[in-house]
Amino acid sequence: MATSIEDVARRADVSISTVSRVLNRHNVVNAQTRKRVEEAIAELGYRPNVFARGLMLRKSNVLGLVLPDLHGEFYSEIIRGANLKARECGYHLLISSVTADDDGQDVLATIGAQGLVDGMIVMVTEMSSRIRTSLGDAPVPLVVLDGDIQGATHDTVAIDHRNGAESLVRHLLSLYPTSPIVFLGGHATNLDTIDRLNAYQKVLAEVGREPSQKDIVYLDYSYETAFRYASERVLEWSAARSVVFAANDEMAAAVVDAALAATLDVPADLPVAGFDDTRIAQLTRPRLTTVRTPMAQMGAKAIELLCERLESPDRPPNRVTLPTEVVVRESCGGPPAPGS
Amino acid sequence: MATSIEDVARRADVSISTVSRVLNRHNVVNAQTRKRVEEAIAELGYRPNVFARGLMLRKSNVLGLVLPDLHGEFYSEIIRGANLKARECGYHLLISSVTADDDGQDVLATIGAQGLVDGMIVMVTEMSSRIRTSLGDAPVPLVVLDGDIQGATHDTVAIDHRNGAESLVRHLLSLYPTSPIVFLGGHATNLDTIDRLNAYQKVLAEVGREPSQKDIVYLDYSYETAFRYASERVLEWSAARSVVFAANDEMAAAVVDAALAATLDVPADLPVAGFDDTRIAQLTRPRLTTVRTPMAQMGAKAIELLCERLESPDRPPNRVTLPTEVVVRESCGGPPAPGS
DNA sequence: CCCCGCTATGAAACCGCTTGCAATTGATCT
DNA sequence: AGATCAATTGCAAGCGGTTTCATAGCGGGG
Repeated sequence: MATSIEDVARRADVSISTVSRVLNRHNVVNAQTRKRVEEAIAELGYRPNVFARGLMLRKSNVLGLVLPDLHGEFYSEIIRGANLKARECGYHLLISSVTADDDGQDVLATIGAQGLVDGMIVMVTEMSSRIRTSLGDAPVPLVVLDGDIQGATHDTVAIDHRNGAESLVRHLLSLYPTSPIVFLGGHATNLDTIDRLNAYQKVLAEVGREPSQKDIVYLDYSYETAFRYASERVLEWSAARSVVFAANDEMAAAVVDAALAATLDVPADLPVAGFDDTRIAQLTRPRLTTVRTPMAQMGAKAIELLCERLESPDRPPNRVTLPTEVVVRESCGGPPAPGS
Repeated sequence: MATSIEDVARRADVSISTVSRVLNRHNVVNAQTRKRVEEAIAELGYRPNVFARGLMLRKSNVLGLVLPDLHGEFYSEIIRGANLKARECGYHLLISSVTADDDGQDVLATIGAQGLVDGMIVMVTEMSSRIRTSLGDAPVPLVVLDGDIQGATHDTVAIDHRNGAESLVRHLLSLYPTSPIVFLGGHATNLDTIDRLNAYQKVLAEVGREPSQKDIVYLDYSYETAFRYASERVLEWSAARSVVFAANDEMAAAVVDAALAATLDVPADLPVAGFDDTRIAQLTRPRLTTVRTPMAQMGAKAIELLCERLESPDRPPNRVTLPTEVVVRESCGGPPAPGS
């Protein structure tokens, strides 16, 4: 059995109340007494029991981070950014992914583990997700990450995909004004995909073009699926002088590989653009023109908002939008890569 | 204030003892009563308070995962594997990285958060790490991941780097029997680097060769550092008909890029091999010959051991070693890539 | 008819800590 | 000198559960 506050009290010859006061920086404790207590604590290597403390204080110093998946660099960077900031704020991070089957169910269970976390960050990427509905009655402060939930009563960290996507499409149009642009998305219900698709359609509309249905393809964000699909299309795309705009870097890399496998040149025969600017974008040859998403910053900012809310629970819901930025490399032609 | 067991008791018109019994599946509760209680629970959306429960049961259902870093796919995959298995076993995952400065200090703090976690997985990759010493008196069951701590009293998940590295070096020697082999490691104190270096030296010794000191280089596992370093050496290496064995894929990719930038051909002018078989290995051109490390499996296995120990605390310490495997692709020449 | 044993339930102790309130003490004020 | 006050410290009441032990009800055997 670990040492308890009582052991410390006995050793320092005071009551447990006094020990508790020393612990909680109530500076109402006499200097000498405090010293005795602190010595006792040190000698015993005492550490207060989290549960007992949490029971009174209703605080665990743990924040929950719920992601739709843990696969790939995208989420990994979010975690990294979140972890760093959480540490900075004195919190630990409980991480969980919500798979398709447990879905909302489980978020509530995680949350519902009453008091386990002081607050949560939930990343919502599926429109249909049951989470979205169950979010309303979360028993703890919530920050929604990258999920555009209207009428939200909670804090939100949004990413300006829209803007990034629009800029990218404009960039593509400026280089290839008449080319068809093939859009490769994730699932049709994926919010990011929807955003990017909207941006794509909007920009085309601006120049009076209407994308043909067959140029809008929903895949699943994975390299493998994209590679299989692209392998069957690259020749056709190339023949039509198309440009490919993939909704993430993995799929873009797959298209590049498929093109190369078909002995096409990228970008000469088939320009390709990605999204996110993960490490992948710099490792493929040619390197990917893409849109930089501030992944680590997303995690950090979400934690920051959460911590702020924990400190002042009554302030109005906050919404921050992080900027994105087009990164031009070689996979699309255009200006020779600027150092990057 | 959330609903408590007392609310449920009142609503079901029973005592809290009975509610508690229903909750804990003591099947000593009368069927009718149980039904009433369950209805009350459902109607109130009651969930037992984690702290109160933990206080009595001394159990949080949270496991800690402490990694040296959260950067890159390597750790990301470990987390993914661990998370999946943890869920399967009914646990949540608390993730933390130990940075150089807080080091052991903090592991104890995390652990020391008395009772916050029921057990921990600690990945130790630095010889000098203070963690290693503070590990002995962990107050909770511990699984050491990939750290070869001798005389260990805890469970261990080891990776057979040694074997993988030896096979890889033999493979290189079979292709380039007389070439100098340049070893690019992480920090000199990094345990994995040490293992791989030992394997490298052992195999060379077997064929009666002694690596020259200048062919053993310690960097820091990062792409950037490796790229800078390699950029200055590739011509020299190529001239000496050297082969590069990098201790991870990132550095191998950097060497490939540096070589390409110097208009060398890989593998013709400079064969390069990596380690880990992260996604990177498949995305570079040429793709990397490397050693597959079962990253997700490492995380999963560690959780598995931990859960088993939590169930039977007295069983003798267990040690499992996960196998690695050489993956031959194009960055080193050799047999034409087999499908992969 | 009484006692026994079994089942179902409630009362209360306890887990370790925080905190409001009362008590003690020595000093200051009138 | 008596009262007031500030500074310390201890007492004890929870926080919300689990669990031991006692109690109540009830059918059956002697």
